Amino acid sequence: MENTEIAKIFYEIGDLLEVKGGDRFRIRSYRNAGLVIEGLTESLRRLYDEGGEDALKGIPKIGESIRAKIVELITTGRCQYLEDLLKEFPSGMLDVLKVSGIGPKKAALLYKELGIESVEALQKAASQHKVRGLSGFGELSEQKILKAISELKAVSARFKLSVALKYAESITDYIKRVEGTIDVMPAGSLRRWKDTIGDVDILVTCNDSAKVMDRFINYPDVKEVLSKGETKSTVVLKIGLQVDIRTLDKKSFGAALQYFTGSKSHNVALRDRAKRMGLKISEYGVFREKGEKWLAGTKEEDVYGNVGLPWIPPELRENRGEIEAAEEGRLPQLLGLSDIRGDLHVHTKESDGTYSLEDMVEAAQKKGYEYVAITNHSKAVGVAHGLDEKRVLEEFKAIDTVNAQLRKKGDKFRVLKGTEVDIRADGSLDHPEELLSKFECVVAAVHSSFKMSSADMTKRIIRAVSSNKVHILAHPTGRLIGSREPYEVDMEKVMDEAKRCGVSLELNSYPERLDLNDVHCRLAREKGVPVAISTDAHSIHHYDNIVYGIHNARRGWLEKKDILNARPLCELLKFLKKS
DNA sequence: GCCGTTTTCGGCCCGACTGTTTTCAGTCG
Repeated sequence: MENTEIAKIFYEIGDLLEVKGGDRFRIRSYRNAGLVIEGLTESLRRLYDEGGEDALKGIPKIGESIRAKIVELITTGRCQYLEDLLKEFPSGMLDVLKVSGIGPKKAALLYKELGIESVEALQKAASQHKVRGLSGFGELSEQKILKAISELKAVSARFKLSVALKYAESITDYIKRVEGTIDVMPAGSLRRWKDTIGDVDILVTCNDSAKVMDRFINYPDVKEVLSKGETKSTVVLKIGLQVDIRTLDKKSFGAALQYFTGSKSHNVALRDRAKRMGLKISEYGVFREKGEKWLAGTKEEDVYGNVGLPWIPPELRENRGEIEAAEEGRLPQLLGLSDIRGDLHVHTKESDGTYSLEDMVEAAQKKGYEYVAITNHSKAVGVAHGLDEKRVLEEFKAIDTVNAQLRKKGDKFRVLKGTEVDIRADGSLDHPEELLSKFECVVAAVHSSFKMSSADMTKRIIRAVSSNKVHILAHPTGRLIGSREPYEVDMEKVMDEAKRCGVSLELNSYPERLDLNDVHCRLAREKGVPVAISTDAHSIHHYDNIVYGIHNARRGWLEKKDILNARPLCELLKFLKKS
């Protein structure tokens, strides 16, 4: 049982306790525990295996009771407390709660009065007009319930960051055209550069809020208006993405930006801190709790400043220790775009890219890079027209020619001979050893047989990592956001082996991949494994995806020193030199 | 259920919008 699953159990306990009508702070405790567990970089199971229950002590929001439940879950795979709750309320209730507009109170009432214990039962009751008789429900409620159920699946999907970003930019431009608009800015998980986005939050400072609201709900891609108020409105776009807009006074812009950037967990911790200092933070500003005296709120820096903290970059705001780090003056000096000196995972049309070697080199130079590694697929990846030995040697000649031309022009830019060699199911590499030694940059990756047990996959990857031929392990978990789950693999073991063998782990910048994810990046940092932020470019335009990689790395607290391709060429070459 | 610059007891983040009410509870973020 892994962290995500354990966190889910605690969320379920929270939900069921809420339906039952338990103490709301106890409910919050279970949810807080879920939030904390989701954000941990280390596996609870592993901590417990290595150090027993004592190793679980000191994790914030995990006290005696919840710790005991974690141990129970790890050792037995079950949680008696949850099972007891499920005897009182069937598990279908958890689905009923997912219906928009139905919260714990209404779910409990529906169960008590009508015996509704599943979404299907709710749908039936609503269409037979049995719901409108209950107190607090009317005719309109029934219609809303039916609509919410029909949209349950579409709305629950999260969107890729790159998709949400495009809509956010478009809506921002659209709103800016309202006369008297001072500032329009997306906040929320988008501003934190989370890899997937649930909804888009846009903040506006303006002279005429009504005009902004009117224009907003008339944005061409709006499918439905969920709510429209004086300062806040919510719509759903045709693609299913929810967008919230909020108008504010200039005076509150910083406080609102802080508040709506989140995360929820970060904000709870920040407000908790404010409370302890006798202050109150809301989206309108920082106030002295007694007397409601406004202290700050125009600038985000001042919100943090008033609770004794330096400004915290949005990417770090997940309540994963950033507030403590800020307080102690040890926030990381996060990596920036200008720190990147080259790209170490690039394809040309020799395999499955769409541009020539010369085009890809020229485009890399235009990015201001010092080097690029050409890493076409090996022959096992047939669909990608992978290279056999003969074609590899031809490519070497072509690269030599390009490098010679560069030198002739006095250009210090360097093209490295690389490969993205396939890691076969047994962990062997898809090029002969002798050939592998001739590459300057060997990137290895899994492209098939994804459905292995964690033990087998871990063994397979570790064999490749410890082969003494590999420099970089590419897209280490193989996930494709929204379409393919990561394969089962013990990343901690892989990282320990990578550290031992001097192998770097890739952060693949493709918006569909972002693999390593943020938590894994953080783990790599803690273990001292260098990360290569690559684009896996198959076209000259893909180099621009580096921004996704950089922000994802920032979410993992990575600094310039942690990044392989932030090193100048001479130092990179030292790293790539293997015996 | 968790936690401590207000505390081992008594607190625990804050506000907008909606629908069903007739002044507000419930939901959501």
